[in-house]
Amino acid sequence: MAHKRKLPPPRKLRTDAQRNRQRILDVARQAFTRRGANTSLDDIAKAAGVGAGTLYRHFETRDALVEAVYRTEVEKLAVAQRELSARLSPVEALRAWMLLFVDYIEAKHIIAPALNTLVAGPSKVYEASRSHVQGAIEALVKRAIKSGHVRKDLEPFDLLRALIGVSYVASGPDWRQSARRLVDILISGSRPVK
Amino acid sequence: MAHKRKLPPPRKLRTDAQRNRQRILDVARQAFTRRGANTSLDDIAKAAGVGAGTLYRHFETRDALVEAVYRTEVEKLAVAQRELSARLSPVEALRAWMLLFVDYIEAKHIIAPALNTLVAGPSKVYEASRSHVQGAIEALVKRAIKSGHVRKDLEPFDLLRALIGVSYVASGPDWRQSARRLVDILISGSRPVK
DNA sequence: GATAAAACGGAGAGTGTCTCCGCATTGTTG
DNA sequence: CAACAATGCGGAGACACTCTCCGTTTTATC
Repeated sequence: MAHKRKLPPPRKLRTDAQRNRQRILDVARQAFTRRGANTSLDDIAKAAGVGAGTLYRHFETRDALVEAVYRTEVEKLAVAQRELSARLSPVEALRAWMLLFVDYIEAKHIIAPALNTLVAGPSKVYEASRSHVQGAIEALVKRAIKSGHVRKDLEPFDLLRALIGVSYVASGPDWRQSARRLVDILISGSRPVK
Repeated sequence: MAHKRKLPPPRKLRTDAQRNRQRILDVARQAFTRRGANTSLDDIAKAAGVGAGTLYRHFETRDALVEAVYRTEVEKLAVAQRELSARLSPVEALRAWMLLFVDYIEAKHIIAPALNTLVAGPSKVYEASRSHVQGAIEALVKRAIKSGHVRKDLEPFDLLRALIGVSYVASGPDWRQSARRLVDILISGSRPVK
């Protein structure tokens, strides 16, 4: 009656299962990038050389798959936060991170809908991603507030919403420029009143 | 060889066609509000007591239907712009209009995806709506710039993007509050530098 | 009321989602 | 390594939604 036994039974996947899982992820990443976020899941399964059942067993919903595909990238944002905070002044770090966010979205425009679910409310699927992004923006904002160069009542989540929103918006030819100008406006509007 | 004859042949609809068209619009408005933006179009047709063919004849795409359903509401935004401009200081008018936009979206959260297509690029379908909204924000921003209380390089379209983006973002419990705080930040960030 | 034009409607083809379950693979045990 | 249980596979098929096509019905006109 010892050892781990009760609640979380994190079974080890059989080797073939691991292989398939990875294959699906690889194919999905390509497919999402090339053909947009609503590529047929059955197609992805086929391209990965597995049956539809296998895909759905590994990723119960489309969101779950998207999340898995982009998890590593989200983690990069968290890392960047730490790095920028160490290197730049509070406000500059915040600005730089926001710009990074924009660039990062531009490359993978697909994930915007996914990120959206992120601020939507408790959703098991995105729990991990959420805490990363949320943690990053909170750290940045708190530090900036402490430095006195940003208004005290600034809600980190508001900025996150704005960023995600802007990312969500259709990407015309000048999307990136527009997004960057908006980051400037947001930063400038975040300064203390008077 | 006289009279209008060439380009725009705006045929008058047969009375049954008019009736059906209206019925579809009514049902669609309800359905969108109650069951979200991706209610089955066949269901809407059924609820309106017409065949699927009829629905698609009147509205070639889902977007076209959404656009038609919300056209009047978008027009209200254009009217409000004029009214606010006449009554308030340039910056206050801008702020008020943006807040109105937020409220307006809150009520019909469905149209966000539609509005999105609006900034996406030339799309016949949304031409009318686009020109309304675009005209409104441009007038407001231009006036505000002229008054000197807003930076000269402010792009009206940027603000529009931000508004739509924020509207697009999932509506949690405090969505409205957050959106309103963001409008404040945007306005404040739009002031002239220094 | 006869005729042509306009509009209708719904069956069905095409496509995507997701489940179910008989069969195959894996890894463990003696 | 044989044999067995657990684990995982896969794809057929049920279901849902979109959109079209065309024979039938309704409307407007004379």
